[in-house]
Amino acid sequence: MKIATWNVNSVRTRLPTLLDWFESAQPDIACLQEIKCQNEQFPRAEFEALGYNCAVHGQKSYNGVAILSRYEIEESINGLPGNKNDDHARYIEAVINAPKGPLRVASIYLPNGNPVDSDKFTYKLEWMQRLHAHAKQLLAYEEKLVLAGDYNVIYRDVDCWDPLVWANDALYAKEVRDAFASLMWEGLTDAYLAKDGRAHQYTFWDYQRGAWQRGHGIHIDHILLSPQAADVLESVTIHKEARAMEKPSDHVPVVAALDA
DNA sequence: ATGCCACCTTCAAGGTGA
Repeated sequence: MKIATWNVNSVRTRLPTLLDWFESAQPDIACLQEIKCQNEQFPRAEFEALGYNCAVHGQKSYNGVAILSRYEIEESINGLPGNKNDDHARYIEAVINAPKGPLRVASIYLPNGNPVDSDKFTYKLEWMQRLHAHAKQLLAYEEKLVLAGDYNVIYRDVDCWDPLVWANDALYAKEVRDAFASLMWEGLTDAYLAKDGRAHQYTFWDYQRGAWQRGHGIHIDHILLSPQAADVLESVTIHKEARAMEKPSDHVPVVAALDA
């Protein structure tokens, strides 16, 4: 069973590219971020035609997350708990009736947080604290759990080309990397680190400055697993080829294969 | 230090991303 995460940077602009990739990669479950549309604008019919059920938490213009699944979606929850004033669509969670039993999946679009001296950075840290608290609750269920998405965190120095370039950036700030580490220490396994872990294998290349052509990317999309999910993890693949497609997203899909 | 590109939207130029 293959589960993908992909920040698509507008599901409507990207639709032909997405459908091409879905037909060739054949993920069973996909967590999408930055769909940048309202629920009624989501191209549900096109994905249903490929055999996917859709759980969508959209928003006008910005953000927006979704979970697509070839298996039945038993229930879905929109929004990260803990702050009624947070109106960004950055979190959706679903319980999926996977072949070997229920699988809880979340699609996560963690705030960018730049610049670091702004309320956006405060919001990022607050959001990470809430994610931590919620993940701790979910881990207590001792279920197969997948928290996949765009974390906007450069966790290791080798997850970028040159750490000096990112020294004052909200993706690399010490508080942010510490918060990510603290989340992992609750008992989550980063699928890529568990099965591959090579340096300089990126998931995002900026449209600007010829970042793709120069090989100047960053690794910020992660698939985090509960122990029960990590036990059945088989492999992880970064679909770098998607960055060379026509009208590409600036992110590429990361796919984990699970015996689940 | 800023903009580079690509996306969004009260269709024009400013907001946002990373």
